[in-house]
Amino acid sequence: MAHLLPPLSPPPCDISDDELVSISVRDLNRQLKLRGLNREDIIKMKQRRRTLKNRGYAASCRNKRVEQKDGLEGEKSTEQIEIDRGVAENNNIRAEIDRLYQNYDALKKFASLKNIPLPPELELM
Amino acid sequence: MAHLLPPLSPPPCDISDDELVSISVRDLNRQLKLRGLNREDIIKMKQRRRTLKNRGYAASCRNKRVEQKDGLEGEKSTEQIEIDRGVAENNNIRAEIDRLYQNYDALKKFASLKNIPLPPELELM
DNA sequence: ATGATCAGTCAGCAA
DNA sequence: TTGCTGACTGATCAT
Repeated sequence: MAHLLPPLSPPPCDISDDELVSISVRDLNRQLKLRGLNREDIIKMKQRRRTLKNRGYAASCRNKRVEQKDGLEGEKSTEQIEIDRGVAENNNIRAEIDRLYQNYDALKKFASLKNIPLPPELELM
Repeated sequence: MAHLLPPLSPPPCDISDDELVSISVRDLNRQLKLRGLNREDIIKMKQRRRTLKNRGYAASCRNKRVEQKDGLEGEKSTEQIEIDRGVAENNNIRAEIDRLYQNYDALKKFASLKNIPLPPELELM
């Protein structure tokens, strides 16, 4: 799956890509001088370094994108679960309301059966 | 902001990019033969066509990505609204339950005040 | 210089 | 062949 990396340029010296991207600019300059490269090669190495860095940036950019997508999808399903739970809770509460209405009604029927007049403020519902 | 398009290749004939991507293969072949291009130029034109097509595909691919992201974010906020509505509804229902409990309680107090024994199945709560 | 992101290019898969 | 997508590159912007 790895892209077939083009040689990028015939490497003017034997510093590996991994080294090249990771060492500091200061150390890189030291190495280049140490190996006695001419100006053109130095420019090429600098550009190769920048390109390798860019390769990494692009990779994290892509990675970030999928993470954000996964994040959104995760939050979405969390919310969906919350909704489902709310609906269920809602139904339970409604059932309890029904139960209370029935009880209240039974009490009122009991009262009228026994000919007990209820004060109007208790004739609710 | 528009990317500086490289010439891609010195166009071997004067068919515009827009034409080149839109005409059918059959018509393209006709045009090429009509203008009497040699094999190399024909291959170059085919490749240029493919590249131009790819440019469009890449654009739709990116576009699709942002649309999907917008879609997810939209669904997320819709769900959030639904959750808020559910919570509000829930609170309303709970308030009604409280009201019913208080009424029920008032009825029972009324009964005990009047020394009316309630049958046990009405001694709920 | 570094890091991020966009648009374009190509490779490779799938239809 | 066509369309899509991942990886790479260079340009460009911001820090």
